[in-house]
Amino acid sequence: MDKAMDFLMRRLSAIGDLTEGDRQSLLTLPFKRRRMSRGEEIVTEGDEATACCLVITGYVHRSKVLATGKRQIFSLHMPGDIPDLHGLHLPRMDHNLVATAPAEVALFSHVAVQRLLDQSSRLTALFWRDTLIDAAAFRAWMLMLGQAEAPVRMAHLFCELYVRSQLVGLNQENSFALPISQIDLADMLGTSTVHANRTLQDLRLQGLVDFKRGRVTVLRWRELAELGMFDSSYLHIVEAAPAQ
Amino acid sequence: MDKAMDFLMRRLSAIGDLTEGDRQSLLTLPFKRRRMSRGEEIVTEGDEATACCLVITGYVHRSKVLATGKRQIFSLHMPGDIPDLHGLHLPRMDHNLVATAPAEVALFSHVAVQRLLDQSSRLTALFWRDTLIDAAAFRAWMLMLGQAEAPVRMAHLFCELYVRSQLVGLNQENSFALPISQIDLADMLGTSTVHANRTLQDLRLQGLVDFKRGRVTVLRWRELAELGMFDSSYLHIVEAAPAQ
DNA sequence: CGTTGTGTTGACAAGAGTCAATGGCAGTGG
DNA sequence: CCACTGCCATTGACTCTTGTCAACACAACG
Repeated sequence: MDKAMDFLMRRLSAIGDLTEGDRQSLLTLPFKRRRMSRGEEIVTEGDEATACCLVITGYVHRSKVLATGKRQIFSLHMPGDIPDLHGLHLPRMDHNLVATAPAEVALFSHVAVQRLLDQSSRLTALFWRDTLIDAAAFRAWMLMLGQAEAPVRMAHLFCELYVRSQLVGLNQENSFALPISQIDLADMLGTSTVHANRTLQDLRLQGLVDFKRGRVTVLRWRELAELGMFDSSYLHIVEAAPAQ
Repeated sequence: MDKAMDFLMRRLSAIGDLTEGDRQSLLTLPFKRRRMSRGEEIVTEGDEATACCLVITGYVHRSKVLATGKRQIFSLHMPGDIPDLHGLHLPRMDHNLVATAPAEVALFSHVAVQRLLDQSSRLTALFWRDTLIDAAAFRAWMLMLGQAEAPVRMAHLFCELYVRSQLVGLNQENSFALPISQIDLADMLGTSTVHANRTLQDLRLQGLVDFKRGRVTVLRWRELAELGMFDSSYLHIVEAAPAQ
């Protein structure tokens, strides 16, 4: 559980000021641990959420499925993220929360969180801010979905994940774990799997980045970021910007 | 100013409980009125926002422009909306806020709003909820951008605007004002203007909806909603669902 | 009454989806 | 240890949606 809280603290202090007092209050929050297998749904569209979920290990994503069966993945969440914090004030889930890879999560009851926030307007502001950054990432991604072609979108996605993963200290050298299938990748990019595969090969061929056996290796950060038109400011990180 | 507040109250009570006390507190908020001409920027990407903006009349949108010059419009805002409430905890703007059509807005200083919210956890929750619904609309739209073809997206967009416009009482019969160009429309849909034009003609030909001279007329709601795979639940409206 | 932005059209090119087949790899069970 | 199974990655061929370019029509406006 210390690991869980460690990631959370790291993320929260990356996006705002976190006092020692705040840390202490957060540590008093009771939670339940839960282990998820790949593809397992944490919350489903239409559910009434009563707890929110902190990712401890693994990956979790949010998605929605169209009547045609087509699925869009909105966001991918890594340790330290609370992907469904919005459930606090939007208890009826309008999308699914799914374990993309085997994952471990901590569940905090809304009641307990709300009690904590009621006592600290600082923490309220910080948590609110977290949900706002979430929305900012959506905007950045909408821009990509609407206006950029597949290779640009893929480059942008890898850049974002690289930066966020580095933020919580999960990068190794110039690579990070991304234990997802190309099918998942395609559903993030909004392309068919075939096209995602070809786009990936294209990026490989250009020597910008590779993605194999659940690991992304960034070979040329600068060019990748340029191709992906990546500007990390939408992540609203307060710390020094990560570089390579 | 009563008109401004009237729209705001109507919207807030549509998405949550608004007590008489809350209404009274909101009415104490000081604000500045500002008249915007079409295309005028209220806030620009990179700006430090110190006030938030309530739409009184007209239309306002949020957008971001890619290095290639391509623009994506994320959302369109009508009277009663506060499109940049997120600025309260995310003061560095990561996108533009622009008057789509001649508009009148009320500007509330963040300081005053924050002071009000500090005194009422009810209002804090409601405003937070408002920003969360904003994000929910982004998700719904990402699903469209990523997974649906142009006619579906267009139908969906018209459905959303119809419902929201009805919510604040701006509909006339089966139509509502949408004083925007097909260029703007295309930039919302993430298509070229040419394609948007053809898609529109397609919907016209099918007799589902028309959009001419700044006005959308819904001819067959049921079929339009079906084509657009529209399900209003992402708007998180508490009132009875609008129908036709 | 021309200027300007917008809507509309046709012809063509390019990006992306679909279908179908193949190959690889890991896990399972005999 | 090996066949079997199932999921995933990869490829080719083909179709379809969408973008681009360019021209023209139209309406609002000074």
